[in-house]
Amino acid sequence: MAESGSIEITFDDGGIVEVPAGKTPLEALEQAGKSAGGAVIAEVAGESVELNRPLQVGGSLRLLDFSEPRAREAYRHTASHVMAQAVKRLFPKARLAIGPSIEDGFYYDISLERSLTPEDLPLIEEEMDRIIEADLPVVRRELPRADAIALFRERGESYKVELLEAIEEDGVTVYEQGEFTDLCRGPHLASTGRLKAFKLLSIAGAYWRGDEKREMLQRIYGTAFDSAEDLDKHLEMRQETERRDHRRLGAELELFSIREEVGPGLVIYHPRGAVLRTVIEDFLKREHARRGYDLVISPHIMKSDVWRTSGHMQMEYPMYFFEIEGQAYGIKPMNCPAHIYIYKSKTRGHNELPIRFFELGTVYRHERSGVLHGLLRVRGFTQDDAHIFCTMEQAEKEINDALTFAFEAQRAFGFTEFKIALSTRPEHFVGTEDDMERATATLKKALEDQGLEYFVDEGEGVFYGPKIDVKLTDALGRLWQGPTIQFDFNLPRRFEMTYVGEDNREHSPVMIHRTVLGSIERYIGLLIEHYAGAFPLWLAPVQVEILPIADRHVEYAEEVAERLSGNGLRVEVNRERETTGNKIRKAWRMKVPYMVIVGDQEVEGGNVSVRSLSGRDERGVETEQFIAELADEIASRSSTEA
RNA sequence: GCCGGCGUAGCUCAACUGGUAGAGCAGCGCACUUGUAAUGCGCAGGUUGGGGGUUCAAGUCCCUCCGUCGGCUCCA
Repeated sequence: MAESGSIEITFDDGGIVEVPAGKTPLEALEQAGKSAGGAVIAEVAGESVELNRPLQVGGSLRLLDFSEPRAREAYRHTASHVMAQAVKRLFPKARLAIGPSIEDGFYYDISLERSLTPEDLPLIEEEMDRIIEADLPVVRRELPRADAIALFRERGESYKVELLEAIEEDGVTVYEQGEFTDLCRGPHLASTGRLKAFKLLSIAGAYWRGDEKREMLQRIYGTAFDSAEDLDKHLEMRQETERRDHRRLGAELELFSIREEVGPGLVIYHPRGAVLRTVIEDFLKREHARRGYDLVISPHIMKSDVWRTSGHMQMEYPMYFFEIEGQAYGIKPMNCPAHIYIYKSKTRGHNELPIRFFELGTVYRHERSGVLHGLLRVRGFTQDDAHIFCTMEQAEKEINDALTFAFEAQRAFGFTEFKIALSTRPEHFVGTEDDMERATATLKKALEDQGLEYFVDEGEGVFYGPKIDVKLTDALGRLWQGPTIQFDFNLPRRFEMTYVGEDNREHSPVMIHRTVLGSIERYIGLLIEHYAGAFPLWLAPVQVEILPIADRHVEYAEEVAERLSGNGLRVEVNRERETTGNKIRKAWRMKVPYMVIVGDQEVEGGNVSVRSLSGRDERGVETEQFIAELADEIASRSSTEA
């Protein structure tokens, strides 16, 4: 036991040191003859603290370096303070709002008299360099809330005052570095000089507290790393993301276009994109049929009464409405009502359940102009939409099967890493609490039966029912919205759906919405970025391009092409009078998986020379052999069984 | 919808502080008949996103609308 007035610090290696209370982790380390190394912050008795914070209580001390998420946050949070300080120096009238660290970086929301432009960023960076150069100590100070309010009010920092007024505790902390003071919980780096590498990335608008009714602030995004190499690596990664951008590749690979003349958010599929989409849709139709879904088709427009019944009009869903011969119509934003009308086309008995309707349904939604983004956010898109109508008792098996289906399909497209969220009943909901709880329990049980890891998003379900959301991880480690499975206790009621039970009485069926890919448009965008445009063979719009060496080889090239396409392969012959090198280059740029080169040797030998995107380069391959190999490759990637 | 950037030929980009639009690639034509990531020469292609204004003169300055990009917000 330490004597009063001193505290005991235990290190990772078991070493113990006793220091007077009020000493800092750095001082304790020094006394123990240890170095802080690359530590960003420390953890003492379970609490994250800066290396220069005077300690009042002892405990085990652990150093956290940049590889630890908490340390990374602190590091970037300090970077955000340095940026704010620089902005305040350049624009003394600037008022600061909030400036947290985020995944991969940080930002600060600031209110300024004039708008920042990209040219301002280097100036701010220079000022930040000066602050880092000066190596200002970052000092933590505790003070009563009222004093903090007075302090920030005096400095005209009205946003900080507003934040403080919302804080319940009496005591708050501020961090100071040089002339700069910010309200902050910390922890931080011990001094500004410890920032090694940072970069300001962009400027954007952001509403104060994310509320569009409040004022618009200017947000500066940046990132920081503890070495220049890591920063460079991160910036390269951003460039790689840009290279993979589906909007760019979509145009280069001639997959689709979105044109001002046609309308924002409306996708035009070019031949190659249409092939890709057809392959995906055929796959979906086959898989749904195999799993007991009935394919249905519904019109793109339906009378407004339908949307009144469904509730979409009342909740002011962003739809398109118009009139035909005095009748109000709306373009469908969802496929559910049509499926419900199919259900209601005759009296349903319990022996018929479960009923599963599947549709590749194209829907239109009036998205606000600012949110449109390539294929990922559009105004017209096609969902692989299905609705399952069953009894509560059957729901468990249905959910299980739907989950299995979703994961098998995702694996077929090359995704193997998932993050699953179970969203539970929100505060306001329709239906009975009992139904809601049973549905949630059913979802939970299905996830657990399948041994799937998931996290619970408490209260994040939709008002009409709980749901499972699956997020996919792509080749760059980014997360994308994937399959969803949701209960719906709202629509069966609104549309007065029933079935006749064993007891010969009418009951209300359970309705489950579920998608496997979500939106086909978005999914194609995801596939493009995931594969950087180099699709697996089964998805590639053109699978083989045949390159004759000279004109006299075209005839043979076409014979080969015919044999390949006769075996179901998608083939093109390049008849241009170009050098072979240039033909290869063009095929390469279009990311065609296989190039087949034919010249005198091949004509004579009756074979082909094969070159592939994946690096294969082989001459004199027997055509039959080649066809068989491609057939195997296609089968292996498209199979959901294996 | 809101804040800010951007909009020049099919694509990528030039054109000093306002002085009357230019290149590469792609396309077309001619020559070349080619063996593994760009053959050569030539031609054509733009009401500088639309509209309005300032000016002797506007791609360049101002207003407005549209689109687009980065965000906010929202969602498939």
